[in-house]
Amino acid sequence: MVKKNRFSEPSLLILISLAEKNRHGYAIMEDIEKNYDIKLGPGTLYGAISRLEKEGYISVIESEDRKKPYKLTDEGQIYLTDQIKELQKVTSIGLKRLGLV
Amino acid sequence: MVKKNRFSEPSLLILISLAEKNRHGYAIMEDIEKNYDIKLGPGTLYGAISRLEKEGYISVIESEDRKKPYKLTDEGQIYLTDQIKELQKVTSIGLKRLGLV
DNA sequence: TAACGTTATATCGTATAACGTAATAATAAA
DNA sequence: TTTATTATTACGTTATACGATATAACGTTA
Repeated sequence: MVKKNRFSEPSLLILISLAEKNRHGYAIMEDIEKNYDIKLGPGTLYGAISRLEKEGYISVIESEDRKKPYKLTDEGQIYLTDQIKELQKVTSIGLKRLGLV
Repeated sequence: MVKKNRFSEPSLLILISLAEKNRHGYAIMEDIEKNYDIKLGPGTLYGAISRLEKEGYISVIESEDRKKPYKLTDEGQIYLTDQIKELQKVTSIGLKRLGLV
């Protein structure tokens, strides 16, 4: 397996993508690639999506065609907010300790 | 498995701990617990430590007693800085999309 | 318009590394 | 002598990486 040397936590990136607006899987993938230059393979992407759905953080919206758009649930929004705050605490302490602030 | 609802990326937290000063495993654990209220089990902690050592991001310092203090290598410092910057990008976009900025 | 290639969209399977949990051990301290 | 400190090891579970497959839709060109 190839070790990825950059940060990548697919589920977090997916939630952030859906925080902007409702999107189907493929559109989420494009959004993430465009914003962070991180390319999620289909297995990684849809695997993370289905776990997030199972946990109730995102849910499917009905649609006519074969696209399956998702939206962030209220629970997902709360969860994401917590995650990001925690992460900001971590990075803030990190920067201090690195002497970059 | 118990799903942890908080962010936890042991290796990142360990690197940040060592960015402040050299520490042995147990002291790293205490530092992390004190700062983020995240308690790493020994398997998680020492597993992550040995991976970080193998990748050259941290290294052991000689010591007389049974403690094994580690220090952040130059490579580890660069790596950590990158990670944190990437994470800050992610959280910053996340906050914007959540409407929290 | 028919044929063809390409992009869009999703599912599934497998391998492995990270993580969680716990058992064990040994020394130091209270 | 009981508790805290410090580390190692093993095992099970899960997330992720990677890739194969499938089909629909679209665009281009013969």
